[in-house]
Amino acid sequence: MDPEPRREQLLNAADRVIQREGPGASMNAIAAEAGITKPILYRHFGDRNGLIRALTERHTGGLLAAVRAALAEPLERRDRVEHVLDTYLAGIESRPQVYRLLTHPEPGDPSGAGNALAPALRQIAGEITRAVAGQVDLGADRELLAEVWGRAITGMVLAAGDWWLESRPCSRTRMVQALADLLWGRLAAAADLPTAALPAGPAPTAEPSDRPTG
Amino acid sequence: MDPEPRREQLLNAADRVIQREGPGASMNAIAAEAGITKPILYRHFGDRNGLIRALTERHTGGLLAAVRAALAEPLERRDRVEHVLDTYLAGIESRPQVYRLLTHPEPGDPSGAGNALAPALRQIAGEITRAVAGQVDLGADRELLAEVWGRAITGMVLAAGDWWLESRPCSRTRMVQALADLLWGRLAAAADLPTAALPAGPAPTAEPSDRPTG
DNA sequence: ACCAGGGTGTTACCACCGGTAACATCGTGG
DNA sequence: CCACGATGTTACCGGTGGTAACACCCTGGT
Repeated sequence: MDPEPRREQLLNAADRVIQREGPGASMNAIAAEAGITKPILYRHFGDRNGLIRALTERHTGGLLAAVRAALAEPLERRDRVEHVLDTYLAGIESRPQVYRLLTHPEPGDPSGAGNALAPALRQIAGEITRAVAGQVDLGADRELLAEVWGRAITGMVLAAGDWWLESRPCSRTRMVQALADLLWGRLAAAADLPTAALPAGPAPTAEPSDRPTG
Repeated sequence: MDPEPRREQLLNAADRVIQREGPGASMNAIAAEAGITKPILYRHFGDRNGLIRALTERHTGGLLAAVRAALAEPLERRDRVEHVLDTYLAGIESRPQVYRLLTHPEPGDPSGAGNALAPALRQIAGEITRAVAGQVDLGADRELLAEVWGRAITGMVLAAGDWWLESRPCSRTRMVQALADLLWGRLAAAADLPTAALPAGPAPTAEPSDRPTG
């Protein structure tokens, strides 16, 4: 039946040790966790990139499928967008460790696992592009806009979701609303602040000197 | 006068060899390019991360300053947003090699240079957050929205700009318009496509089966 | 009964990398 | 004249990804 049960077992071991030691875990460590030695790993996965790739595909597969399904849901547009956003955030929220090690290569990392999820991101961007181009009337620029927006929305959700997962500033629902609001032009529609006279202070590095203006 | 002219010279050498061999260039190679040997590099930069960091700061400094200045420009909101977008895209367009090696760690990379520009991104996100919170009236959710949007817009422009730089699908001006349109809610405002009856085909991997529905 | 073959496992090794210690050299200034 | 700091070197260490060569066991065909 199962053509490669050992492979799954090895991936499980790799998963464990990487979650414990970070993405920079050595092949030796992974092999040891699996109770074996290096050459077997290389027989199964070719090289380190192959292992990381297999691991990443296993982890991103579910999320990708979920997002794809959410994109096809027959809802009103705003509801569908919120549904997709919520699906993505719920996906990364359910396995924060996995997500973190996939996105943040960690200092002292010998081989970048960060770009390992680049294919998954490209796929999500492609899904969004296809959905937009197939469902929204954008005039002559249809194809270009859909492609740009596919990448843009993917990157936007990636960055915002990343920050949200790390600092947890609000509930998932509020986060979904904030992102959907941005996409819905709330930044453009909002009024100017009355106290717009302040001359944009220098603010050298990252010290947030936010005073509530009295 | 110049307290460290040699350091600049070493950075130039590192720049050259990294542009030639990719971000995975070894310290030996960099030292050789500079006509010296490893220990001197370590005396100047501490360790490899220090070198990469110095290099990254040198490269991102100008772009960061330009974006900051663009954000403070006294323009109408849409114009200001377009100005910031154009500034960023012009920045990465002017040095595509540098940008590429900073963002794409390249396969076979021993040390991730990709996250080296993470600080710069955080700074840009902070600038946007501060600008939004200080200039736009967003009601009670002001602070949260500004923070979310700062990250979201940064990630959006990063991803879209990255793709634009690689595939050059259109002029910079059109790209700016496409992104500003997205931020201005054009996705939300556009009408549904009349042929919305097709049941969202599976499209397994990345094969774009875009038929013009002729 | 025998042996061919494939999966699983091992030890021992290589080239190379980041990083460090110890030593040599040169120019300058008290 | 010598102390000193910057600049430079060779030689080395531990560890990493990756490979070669060899050993074991279990199945199955003849």
